[in-house]
Amino acid sequence: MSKQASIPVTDTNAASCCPPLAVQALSPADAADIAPLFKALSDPVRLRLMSMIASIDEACVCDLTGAFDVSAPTISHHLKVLREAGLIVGDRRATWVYYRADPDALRRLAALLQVHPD
Amino acid sequence: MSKQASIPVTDTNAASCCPPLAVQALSPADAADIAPLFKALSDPVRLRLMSMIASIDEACVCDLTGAFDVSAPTISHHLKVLREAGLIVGDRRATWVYYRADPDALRRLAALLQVHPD
DNA sequence: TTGCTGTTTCGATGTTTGTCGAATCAGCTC
DNA sequence: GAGCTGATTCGACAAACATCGAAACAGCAA
Repeated sequence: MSKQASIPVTDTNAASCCPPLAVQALSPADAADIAPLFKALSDPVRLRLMSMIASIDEACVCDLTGAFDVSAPTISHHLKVLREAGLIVGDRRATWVYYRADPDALRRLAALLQVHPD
Repeated sequence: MSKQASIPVTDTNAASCCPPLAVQALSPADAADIAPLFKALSDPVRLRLMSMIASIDEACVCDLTGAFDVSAPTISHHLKVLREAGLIVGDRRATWVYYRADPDALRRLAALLQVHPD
């Protein structure tokens, strides 16, 4: 707890890492770290879940489930994928679970895809 | 005023469509259109291919193949996925094929993920 | 034409993934 | 406690996917 001033180092964490794709090629390791984030957004149900959560402060699973044609376990599975990718965080309050987007995770991905306006 | 003066141009096209995720939730149809773009970037090999192509004007397949531990047919397959997603375009010149990134496709994706700086 | 090289397509294969119903867990209210 | 509702985990299964080697294609050069 004393040494705080020094380097943030490791940063094994995904996608805070790199200059935009269009600026510098990714290392194999960075690509392996970041790909799961895109994979999390690569399913239509998950992508829409992500947008529903990100576009409001907080989304109750109870509201999300009804918006899709898939079962509640499936929604729960997709939320878990988004959660494990670090794109959303969940919070149980009483009977209900609320999800919230991590704006920084989205921002990092957006930055990665940025292209100078040319 | 539902009728715009002129045609809003079908825009069946992917991802030129929507406000950022964090602004408005995607429709099921839009999510289905856009998810394939993220899926194209969801494999580590493809993501790195994309970055190698986007970070230089033009990339020769002959140079790309050697940078990975997978076979030439596999690289070709991944390039096809990126191409069919509209992220890159290929151009055969003599014996060699060169790929080039579509900056607009990247920009649209980046815009979709954008979050206002808090 | 016959070769040679770079690239793509074809088939096959083992793995991953999206989905479900059933079971389980979490937390409320009788 | 018992019972109820919301959410997750478990186990199973079909579909999709990444990968390979072999074959085919494209285009040059003897």
